[in-house]
Amino acid sequence: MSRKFDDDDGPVTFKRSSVSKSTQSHSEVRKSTSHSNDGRSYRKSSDVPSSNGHNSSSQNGKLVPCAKASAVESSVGISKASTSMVYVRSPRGISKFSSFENKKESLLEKKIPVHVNEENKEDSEDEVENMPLSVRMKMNNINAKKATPIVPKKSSENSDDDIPLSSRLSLSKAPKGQQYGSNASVKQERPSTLSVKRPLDKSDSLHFSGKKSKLSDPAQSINAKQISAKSEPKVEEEDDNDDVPLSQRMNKLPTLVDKSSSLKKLTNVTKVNKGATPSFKKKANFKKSGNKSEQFKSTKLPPSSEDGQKKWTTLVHNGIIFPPPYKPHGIKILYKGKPVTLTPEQEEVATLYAVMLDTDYMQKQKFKENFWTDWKKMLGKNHVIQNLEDCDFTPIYDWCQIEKEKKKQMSSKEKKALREEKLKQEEKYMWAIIDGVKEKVGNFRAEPPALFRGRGEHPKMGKLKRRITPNDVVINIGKDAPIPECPIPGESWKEIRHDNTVTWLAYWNDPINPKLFKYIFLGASSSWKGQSDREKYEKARMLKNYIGNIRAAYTKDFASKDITKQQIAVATYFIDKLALRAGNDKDDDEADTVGCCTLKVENVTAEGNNKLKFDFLGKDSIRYENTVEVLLPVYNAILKFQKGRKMVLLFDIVLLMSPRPLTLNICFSELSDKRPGDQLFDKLDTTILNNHLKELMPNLTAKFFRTFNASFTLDDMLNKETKDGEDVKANILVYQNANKQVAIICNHQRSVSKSHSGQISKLSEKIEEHKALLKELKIDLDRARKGKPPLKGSDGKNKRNLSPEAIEKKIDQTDAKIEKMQSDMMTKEDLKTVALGTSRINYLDPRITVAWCKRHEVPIEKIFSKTLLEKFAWALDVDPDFRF
DNA sequence: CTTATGACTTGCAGCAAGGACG
DNA sequence: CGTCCTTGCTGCAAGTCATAAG
Repeated sequence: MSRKFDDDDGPVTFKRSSVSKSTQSHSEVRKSTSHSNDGRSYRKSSDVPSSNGHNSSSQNGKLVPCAKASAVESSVGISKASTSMVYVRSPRGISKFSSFENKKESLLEKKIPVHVNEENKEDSEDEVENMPLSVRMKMNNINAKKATPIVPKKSSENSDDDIPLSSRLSLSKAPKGQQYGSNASVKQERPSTLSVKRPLDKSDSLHFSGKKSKLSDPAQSINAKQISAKSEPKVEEEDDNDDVPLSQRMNKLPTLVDKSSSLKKLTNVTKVNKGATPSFKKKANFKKSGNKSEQFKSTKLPPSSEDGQKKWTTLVHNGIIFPPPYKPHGIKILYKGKPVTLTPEQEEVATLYAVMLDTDYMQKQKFKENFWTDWKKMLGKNHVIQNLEDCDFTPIYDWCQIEKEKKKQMSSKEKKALREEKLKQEEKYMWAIIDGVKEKVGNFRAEPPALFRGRGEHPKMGKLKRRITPNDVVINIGKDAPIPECPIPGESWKEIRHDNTVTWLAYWNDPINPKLFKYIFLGASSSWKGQSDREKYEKARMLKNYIGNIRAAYTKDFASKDITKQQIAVATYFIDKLALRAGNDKDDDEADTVGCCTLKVENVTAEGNNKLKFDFLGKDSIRYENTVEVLLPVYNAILKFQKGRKMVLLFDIVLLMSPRPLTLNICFSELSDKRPGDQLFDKLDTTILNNHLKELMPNLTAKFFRTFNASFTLDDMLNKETKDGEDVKANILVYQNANKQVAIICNHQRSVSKSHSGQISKLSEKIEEHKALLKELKIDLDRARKGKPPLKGSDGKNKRNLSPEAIEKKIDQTDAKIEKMQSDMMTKEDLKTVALGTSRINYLDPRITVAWCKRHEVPIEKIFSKTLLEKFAWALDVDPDFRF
């Protein structure tokens, strides 16, 4: 398990030679990706390019001293001053809503003192920064003024260092300008459909109300085919929603005046929609300038207006749908070999268990135990059934299988009819109207009863997750909207709320863990989600400008005498280099998994030569296994942290003293070595860590390192490895490979499919066949050249007499086939444990992909599926020159 | 502070629909 | 034109992080 770790550069990746799920030990059946062919994955650790190297060192020196120094030294007490400095330089931190102003806007703002910018920069200046020089120059010419103030400032910070001039120049060479549509004209309809569907901005919604149908229709009809029944038509039907008075919608304008959130929206709007009205822009600007004064607390502006956090003005939806009541089947289970009659309720739960008979959960004692506990309650004390072991659920299991089979056997017509029926029932739940804009609802179904399928060794696995009823459900909806009709007669919603500071449409408490909520949100294609997605990536991009200093800061702290600082430094290093998650503390009633801050001493092993071996269960109990070489100070620090000296509490005396009840805690404690199970970073938790990160960059938290590393790596790899003039296929391969590296960095795994090994052997069999054929062909060729007829085929039949040329051609074809099959097999094996999807959905800035596609004429549809395109609608119009 | 809540993102599994293949 | 696979999508579990409450 080699890995490389170049210290300064990018995230370390590793070979996942023995990837495995935690569960593997218990459930060898299933996913243990590990056992079969371990040692030799095709993946090479070395093919990982070190990614984000460039930004690091050069910039260190440049950082404005105050920020950096202060950050470094600051520990809580001192930090105030320093913090303020940081903020001064980058007020943006304050605002979560900074991001989307468009360039013009920021230009207008000249009046605003420089420091305001950081915020505005993001999209405007920031983007500028990342653009090729040529482009930037153009822009400068156009608006000399704006550029000037902005650029200088930024560059002083760092950005310039990030990207070597040379590379910028080279970039600038690339002729751009192709619009997206032009490359992909064929597909154009898709994007357009999408964009039509959901205007991100309010301005649009305004039109909408009036006569949107008119506007959009013509365009649509052109591509009508592809426009599925879903989006467009509906919009129109629901025009009636426009009954939201225009005036109300207009309200937004005024509200702008108030605060943050509205600003956010606006700015976004303008950016997304170039056609935004001037008035909007002005207001936004106005706003902004107000903002600066708030620097420090923008997030907690006094709720001067009711809408400090306002997310919507009008919200209309139809609530959620519930699964149909249980239909008893009457199949009896056997208890000690004898059939037992169960009540419908008992039977329902028995059935939930029966259908899991062929899962790994059956190997888990905890699962059975928890199930039994819950089921026993339903059976009652004196039931014939007294223990689970003597129950035989196979009759129900078999019945279910048969039912499944029946369903499968239905003709496609029947299936279709069934589907349509379902659709019709659900149709009304699928949409919500937010401020006049129709948006898809994400999940509008109440979760059906089930046995809880916790991952890893979850202490609650197997417990009955009882049926959710309307009485469990809280609805959030606009004050003026009709309250959704409760779909179950005789019942009613638990509560109706009108909270416009949140985006959920409904929730209920999770029956398994009542303090958790299950929310109904809008779908991923909604503008709410799109907007926050965009903000996420902008923040990650901003990290690029700070990363050098952050690295310098933690490097300096590796040797700090202040243990807390030292731990923060090392933890940050891990998060940066290994893309570890933050690692919040967990309750005892959850699976025992860890992240960076919660690593236990036994999760990291020093192996000599500055090598550390990480081995722990992370999110979803996915195992993280990686050995990396680290800097000596880090190595030493880990040795020290492992040894520990943690405080052990011996006594705790509490004195209550009168006059004023004063509580005094006197602790008697001693130092002792850490033991397995103890925290490696005993002085840390995610709050401390994130607070520290915020001193280094406004609003920075641990998870952004993952986003940053992932997107940076993709951008970097794509631009290094894409060759000009390659065909689409080759380009896609490049993309896949980059995607794969990201997935490896993030440790995104999947279980090996059951049929994997079978498929591989089938493939290799085929390859052998073709090889044999090849041999034969070669002989034939030889003979043909000598004028002899071909030998009989392996099947004994005579073959046609072919010309040498024809045979040669055949040989070439066969060769190609073999090659393709071999490479297919390689990739298949290679990717068998790697999940590419997660990073594509959550970590890779879609603008990188879109821009790359435009530059290399790869149809975006080859990379993003339909839903992904919808989700990333906000990114589709990105400039081809976009770099992360 | 520290803990509890609340809201929202991330992540894997499983299934169903669609596509490749014989 | 059925079977075998793959792929995309959905479901819901499990994280992160901000903030309220104690």
